[in-house]
Amino acid sequence: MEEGVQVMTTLKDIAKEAGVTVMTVSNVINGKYDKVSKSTVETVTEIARRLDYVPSATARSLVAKSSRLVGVLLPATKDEGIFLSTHNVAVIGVIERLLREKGYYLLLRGVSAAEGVSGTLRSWNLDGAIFIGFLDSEIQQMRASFDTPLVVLESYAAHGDFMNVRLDDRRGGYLATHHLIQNGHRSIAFVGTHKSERGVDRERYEGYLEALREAGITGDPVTLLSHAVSYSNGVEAGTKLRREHPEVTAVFATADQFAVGIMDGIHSLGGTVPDDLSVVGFDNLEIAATSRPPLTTITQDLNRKAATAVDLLLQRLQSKRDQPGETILDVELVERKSVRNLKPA
Amino acid sequence: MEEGVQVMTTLKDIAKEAGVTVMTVSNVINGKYDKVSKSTVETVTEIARRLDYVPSATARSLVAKSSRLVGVLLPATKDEGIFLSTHNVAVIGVIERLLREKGYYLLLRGVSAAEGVSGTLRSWNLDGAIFIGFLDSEIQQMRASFDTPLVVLESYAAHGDFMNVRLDDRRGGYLATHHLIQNGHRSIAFVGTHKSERGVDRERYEGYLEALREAGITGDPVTLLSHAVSYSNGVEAGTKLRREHPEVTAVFATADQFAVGIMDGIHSLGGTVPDDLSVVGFDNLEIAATSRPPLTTITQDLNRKAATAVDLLLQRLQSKRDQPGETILDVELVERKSVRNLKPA
DNA sequence: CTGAAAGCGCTAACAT
DNA sequence: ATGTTAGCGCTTTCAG
Repeated sequence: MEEGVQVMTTLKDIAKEAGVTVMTVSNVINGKYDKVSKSTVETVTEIARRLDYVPSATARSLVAKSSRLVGVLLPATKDEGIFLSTHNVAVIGVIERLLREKGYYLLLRGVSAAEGVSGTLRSWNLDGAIFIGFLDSEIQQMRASFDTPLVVLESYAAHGDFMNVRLDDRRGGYLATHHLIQNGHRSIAFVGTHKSERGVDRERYEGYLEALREAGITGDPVTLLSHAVSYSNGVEAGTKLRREHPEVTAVFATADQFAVGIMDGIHSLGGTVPDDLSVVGFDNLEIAATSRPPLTTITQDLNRKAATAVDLLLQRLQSKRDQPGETILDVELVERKSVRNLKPA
Repeated sequence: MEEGVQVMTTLKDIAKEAGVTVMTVSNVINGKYDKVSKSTVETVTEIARRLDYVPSATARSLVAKSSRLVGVLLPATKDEGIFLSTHNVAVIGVIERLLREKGYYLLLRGVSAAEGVSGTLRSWNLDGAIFIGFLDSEIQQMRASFDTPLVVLESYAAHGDFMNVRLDDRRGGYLATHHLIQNGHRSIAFVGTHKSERGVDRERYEGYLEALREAGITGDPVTLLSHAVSYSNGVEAGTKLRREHPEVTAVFATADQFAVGIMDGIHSLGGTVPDDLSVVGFDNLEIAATSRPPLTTITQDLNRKAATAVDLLLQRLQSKRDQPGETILDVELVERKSVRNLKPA
C-alpha cells in the first residue's frame, strides 16, 4: 500500500514495460491501430489497463488547442454565491449531462463584475463558454476580453460575436396580459425591473403594451419598477398596489418572485388573490406551483433551452461553421388559480 | 480585428519584447521580485499588461503537482441530470464561492455508477474532490480508484481515507419525534428509505426510536420504507397511512419531499394536516416553507456545511496534516404549522 | 509498422 | 540579477 502523493502512470511507463516507444503507445491509446501491429496493440492495451493508465488532460490540452473544457459562468458577488433561481439550476444540470455525454468537462465559475472573466476563460484554454444570467452590459464588457466560442442565455445583447438563446419574451408578455384581458380585466398594472437593466423585461413590457393596445385599452398603465428581481420587492409592489392603486384589478409581473411577493403583499393587507387582485407571473419556477394561490404564469421548456445551448456550442466547436446568432424558444401560459374571471357567466 | 483562433500571449512573447529570458519573466509574473531588478520588473509588468498576458493553467498544472482544480461530484444517471435538491444547489453555490476566493477552480461532474470516477479525477490532476449525495457503498467503491484528498458530504461510509462532513442525523430524528411526543402524540409512524441505502436514514431512525423509548412508547411502530426520496413516494405513504393505519396520529419523515407528499396524500383523501395527521420532515428545503400547511421540519446550517467541507479540503491541501475524519454539524427543529397539539390546554 | 526529434508553456535547479 | 538546462506528459512531424 503506497501512502502519500498519487503517482500517475504515464505513456513512458507503459512504453518501458512494453519495450516500445512512447509514440507507439500513444497511437494505441488514441486508437490509431492502423499504425501499429496487432500484437503490439494487444500488449500495450493490456499493460495500460493493468497499470490503470489515464491520459493527462492537462498535457493533452497543452499540446492540442482543445481542452475539452467548457466554462459555465454565472454572475456572483464576492459575498454571495451564485445560483439564484431554481431555474438556472435545472438548466445547469442539463448542460452538465449533455456535455458529459459528449466527452466534455464543465468548469463552473461565478464571476463578479470586479474581477474580469478573461483570467478563468483563457488560463484554462476553454474550448467554449456558456453565460447564464448576466446583464446585457456585462456581457458586452466581458466579451471584449476573449474570443472563445460563446453561447449566452437570456440576453438581448447584440449578438455579432456569439450565439444567443432566449425565450420569446415579448410573446410571453403578450400572452400573460392577453389572458388577463380575456378574463375581463381592463386596469392591468405592470411590475418589472427598470428596462435598462434587463432586456428581457423590456421585451415583456412590449408584449404587455401590445396586448393592451390590441384590446383598445389606452391611458397610462400603472407601472412599478424595481432594480432587482426579488420576493421582497414583490411584496413592496403588492402593498403599494393595494394602497395607492385601488382601481387596478390585475397585474402582470415579469418574474414569479415578484408575483408571489405581490400576492403576499396583498394578503398582508387583508386582501385576497385573486378576488381583490389577479396576478400573472413569468418563469414557472417551483414557487409558482406551490404558492397560494397557485400562480398562473408563463412557462418554457427548460430542457430544450439547455440542449439548444449545448448543441449550438458543440456544433460551433466541431465544425467551425457559423451558427445562427439568435435562437428563440417558444413560451406558454400555464393557468392556475391566481386570475379571477371578471366576466359574467 | 483578428478573426479566428485566439492567440495566447506566452512568457516567450514577453521575454522577446523585453529582451530578457523566459525565466526572468516567469519570476516577475510570480512575484519573486527579490530575484529580479526593479527596472526589469517594471518593464516586464508593463509589457505583460499591454499584451494582456494570462498564465496557462494547463502548463502550470503540468509542471507543478497542483492544478488548483477541485472536483465536485454528484450522482447522475445517463438519462437524468444531476441536482436533485434545492439543498445541494445551495451547497454547491457556497462551495464555488469559497473555492474561488481561495484561487481554486471548480470542475462540476455528474457520475453515473457505470462509468468510473477515476478518469475525471485523475486525468485533470485534481487537487481534491468533494462528493455530494452518494450512497455509502458508491463512495467506498469509487474511493478505491484514486487517492486525491477527498471530502464527503452526508455519508456514514467508513472514513479511514477521507473526511466526512455530516449532520447529527440521530439527534435530528430524536428532535423531530420528541417534538411530536411533546405535543401529545403516541402513535407516530416513520417514513424513510430502506436503511441499507442511506446511512443518514438509519441514523434518523435510531433517533426516532430513542425518543419513542424515552417516552416509554413500546410496540412495533408503523414504518413505511421507499427506495428513493421523492414526492410521489411521499404521496403513496400518505394515502397508505390514512387507509391502513387510522390509529396513527403523527409521522416523522426523513425528508421534506416525503413529508410534503404525505400531506398531499392525506389531503387527496379528504383529510387535513395537521388535524388528521401531524407531520414533521427533515432538511428544511424551500418547499417546507411554502407547503400547505407550512412544514415543521429539521434544519441545518447550509453555509456552515459547505464552508466546513471547503475548509477541510483546503487545509488538507495546504498542510499535509491529517484532518479529523468526521465533522458533525448540529441541527435544529423549525416549528411551523404541520403539527397539532393533542394535549388539553 | 516503429522510432527520433521537437515543442506545447511553464518552472525548478543550478549555473554565471 | 539574469541565463541555461532540463523536463512535466503528450502529440505532431518526419525518418527509417
